[in-house]
Amino acid sequence: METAQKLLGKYIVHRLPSGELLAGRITETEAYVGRCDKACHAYNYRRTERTSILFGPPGHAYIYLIYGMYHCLNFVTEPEGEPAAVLLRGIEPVAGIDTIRRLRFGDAPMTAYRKKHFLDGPGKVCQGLALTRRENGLDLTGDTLFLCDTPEDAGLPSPPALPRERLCAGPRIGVDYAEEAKDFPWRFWLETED
DNA sequence: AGAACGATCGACT
DNA sequence: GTCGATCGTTCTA
Repeated sequence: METAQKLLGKYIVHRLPSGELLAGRITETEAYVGRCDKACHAYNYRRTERTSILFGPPGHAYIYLIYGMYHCLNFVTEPEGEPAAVLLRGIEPVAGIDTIRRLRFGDAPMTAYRKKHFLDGPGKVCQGLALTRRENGLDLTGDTLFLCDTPEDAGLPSPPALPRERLCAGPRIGVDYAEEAKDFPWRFWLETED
């Protein structure tokens, strides 16, 4: 939970095989905790081939296929044996925007709707950053997929001045099956003030 | 081997 | 607001 909030405003960077950097500023996250959270794939320490990465050391990417056609990116947050992760639900593009647009929409024209909902969902984040199960398990201290406090840390141009934002919290999306855990206010996002 | 389901998205009414 | 797409993961037998 704490990690989910601390990740807001940080930058996620994916270095493509070509060397190009795709980067975004994190604006929405969700926390999942195996020990007590029925919405977590590793609830009650359920260990399967898929969830094994959640039981490993923190600082690795957990990426899985959802609904047969999208991917979700998480960061493993707790020490070995304590499965927990933060799901990346939304980012704002920072670098590689043309490539991200192509990954999202191909050659289809940009529209106001597409601009407004560019990277505001977990499946969109992975599609835009070119992340699939092939990147599952990546060590975030490596140089392929990593986090930065500022774009400059990745050698990217400095960002424009940001507006005032407040941290918001609320229930998570798409976990209505999770009984009492469906109401846990473990979704966090940044919202522009006024 | 077979079946049920899902931490979603986009098109449509 | 509703609904279908699409397939890996997981569980049951």
